[in-house]
Amino acid sequence: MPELPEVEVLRRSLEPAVVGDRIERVRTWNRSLREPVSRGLAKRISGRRIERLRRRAKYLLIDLEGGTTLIVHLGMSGRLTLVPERAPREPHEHVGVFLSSRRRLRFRDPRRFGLVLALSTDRIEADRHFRHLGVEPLEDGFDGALLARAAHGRRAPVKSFLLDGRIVVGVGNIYASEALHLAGVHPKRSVARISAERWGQLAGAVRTILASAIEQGGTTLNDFADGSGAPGYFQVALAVYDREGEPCTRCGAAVKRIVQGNRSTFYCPRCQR
DNA sequence: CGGGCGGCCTGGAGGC
DNA sequence: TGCCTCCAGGCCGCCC
Repeated sequence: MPELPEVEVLRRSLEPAVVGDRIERVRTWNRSLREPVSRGLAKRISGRRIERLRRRAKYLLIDLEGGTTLIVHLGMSGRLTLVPERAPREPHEHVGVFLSSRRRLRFRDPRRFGLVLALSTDRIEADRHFRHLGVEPLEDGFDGALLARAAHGRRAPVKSFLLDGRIVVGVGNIYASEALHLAGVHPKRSVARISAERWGQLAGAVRTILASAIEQGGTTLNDFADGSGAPGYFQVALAVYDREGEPCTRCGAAVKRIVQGNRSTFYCPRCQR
């Protein structure tokens, strides 16, 4: 699941398949996700044509005609796939969005950390889920200067800083470790002790890692799949993530695993200082 | 206020 | 085989 690249891969795979289709009805089998699925959801989106798919941070935005947007967040274990209308309900399938093309968008999420909601398209940015989100790392405006500015007056370890969605969005636990490795920065280094030049390298590394993960179809460690069910292949390119004790792909030193903020961090003790 | 931590859930992996 | 513990890619809210 799903950091920025996985959500972007999902968006790209679904968009050509569903734009122009119409939502006929919505079936909710289980409302208890991270937040309860609104009882008004079905009424709000039924009958509307799908105009466009966008992504903001790790949220998939399905813009519908009439200024409404259906929003899906995959949490840790969510999947959104396009299946035939009458495909049997799978375990942990909580919401089905039935389309006029006789297919349905199936939202499945065993751990139920995901989210399904509808908002007015023009009020998304002001909504509490989006209001505090930082910059998109693959768009203009994300660079070393921005990171350096955001780090001013802080002392957090750089790994935690990269995971803070108020600064930059979409970078989760896998890609934070990978970007730090590519930039040669130790995950525990305080953001107060990173030079302007290093911030530039780190911003570049974040972009490079995310872009190549998208090209490879995302990372499938356990169960990520795009809208058609196809897995990603970036896991074979992972330099440090989930490779404790294995040789660093650059220098051969054994990859280390530490815990920061209750999450695993992987790094190369020789390449990252 | 920044920063660290626990909690939300279920399933799979690995140890005994 | 079965039972137990630990761990998982996100995010929020509580606490100091």
